[in-house]
Amino acid sequence: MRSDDDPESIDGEDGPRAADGRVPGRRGRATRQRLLECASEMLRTTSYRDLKVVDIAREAGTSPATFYQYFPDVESAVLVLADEMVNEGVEKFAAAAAATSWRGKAGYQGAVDLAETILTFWAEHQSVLRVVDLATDEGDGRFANVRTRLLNDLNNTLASAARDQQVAGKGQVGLDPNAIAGVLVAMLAHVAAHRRGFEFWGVRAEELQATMARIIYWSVTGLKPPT
Amino acid sequence: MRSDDDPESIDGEDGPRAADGRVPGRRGRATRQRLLECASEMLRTTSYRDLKVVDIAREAGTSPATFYQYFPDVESAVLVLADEMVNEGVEKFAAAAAATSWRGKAGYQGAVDLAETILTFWAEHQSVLRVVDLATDEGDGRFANVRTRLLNDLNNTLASAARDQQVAGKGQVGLDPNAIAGVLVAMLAHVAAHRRGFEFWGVRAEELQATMARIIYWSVTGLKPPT
DNA sequence: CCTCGCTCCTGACGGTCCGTCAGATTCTGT
DNA sequence: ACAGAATCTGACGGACCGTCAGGAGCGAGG
Repeated sequence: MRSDDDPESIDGEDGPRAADGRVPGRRGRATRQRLLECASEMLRTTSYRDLKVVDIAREAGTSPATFYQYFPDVESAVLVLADEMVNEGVEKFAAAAAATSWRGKAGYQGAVDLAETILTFWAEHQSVLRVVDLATDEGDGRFANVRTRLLNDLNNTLASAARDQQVAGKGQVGLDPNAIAGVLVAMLAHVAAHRRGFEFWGVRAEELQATMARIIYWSVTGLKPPT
Repeated sequence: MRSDDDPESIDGEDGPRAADGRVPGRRGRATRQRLLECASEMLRTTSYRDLKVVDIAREAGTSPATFYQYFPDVESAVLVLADEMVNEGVEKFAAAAAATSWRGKAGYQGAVDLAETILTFWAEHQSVLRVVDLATDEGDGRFANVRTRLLNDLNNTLASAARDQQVAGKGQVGLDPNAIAGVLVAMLAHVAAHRRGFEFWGVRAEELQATMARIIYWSVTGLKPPT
């Protein structure tokens, strides 16, 4: 289900390895990290399609060949960035979603906080997340896995909340809790990703947040949010 | 192999022009169309990042130089595909969204139909839509414009429905109708785009559709959907 | 201090794709 | 058949890819 939580082993399976199979030392890891940071930086200003190995290497003050010592291609480097992002996200989402009782004003406030957490996180990692979304849609299992890991806990938390409410006779009767959670998470993710687009319709972030909070609260509890 | 049927004007805006500024004749337009079809076809099986001019040209049985006679780059060709998709989508969405009274069972059924229309449309044009989403996120105004045109009518229809309900004292009091519509559209779009991902949580398309229909109905009317 | 051995980096190369010509080829009208 | 326009393509310089063999940095032990 999950891999080791060793912060050093970023490459998921066998730890960080260079192209020739050896385990990098201090200097090597520093170079690798520098490449990752430059890649992340360039992804913010360059379109994914135009993100070239040469540019990343030049930006990091090294040669293209060095890049290939640590990553088989650009995609893989982005995958590592995505992986780091996930670790951060899982933690934040857990804190935001688990602390909600779903009762009365406090429950509604929890929904508001959750919406805000997601909006903020997406804004911070927008550039990586859009690549994750694209690659996932294109059928890349590695990125799909990243996406799943990021949203799984949040999804489960919302699903069991919805299920609890159903058992108590309060929630959305006749709907699959997993479907409810999935749709809510999708809503949060997509609104967060396209927040800029909403400005075209003159919609502000606060209004988005309030709207989503209401929908979340109602979808989970079946109750009109307290005003 | 070749489709010689003479379609009406292909480019909606300023007419289809070749690289040197002249207006293509029959043969030219046929070639252009063939390139578009091959590009569309390849986008279904190749990742956007690896979609090369050479491959499209070879697939279309012509040379790379010919491609550049009709499109400045791959991106522009995809933009034309996106444009064609929009024309189809606007029509379908208008039909699905405008025919709803939002009253009683028929109103709820309208929400169900809307969800189904979106899910189907996204499934059909998935490969183009994910590029539109990416390019939009990356700040490409041309693609953002495409996205806006696709969703604008749908958005306005939902927004005015929400506003009408508010005026009648029924809807979501205190929320911006545009925000409601935008969030609902975002939900539809993202769930449609990631329908496959939901299978991970064992959620079926029908359940998604029902869940979204309920959320739409409640968000617009403020009423619990009739069972 | 030198040298050995390991780690890390890079110049250089064959290959693919880009984007652009000038010129060859195919159509169209007469 | 022939001129002239429309359309296509071979070929080229340049950019980027991905991979070597070998050079440069660095620590330990003599």
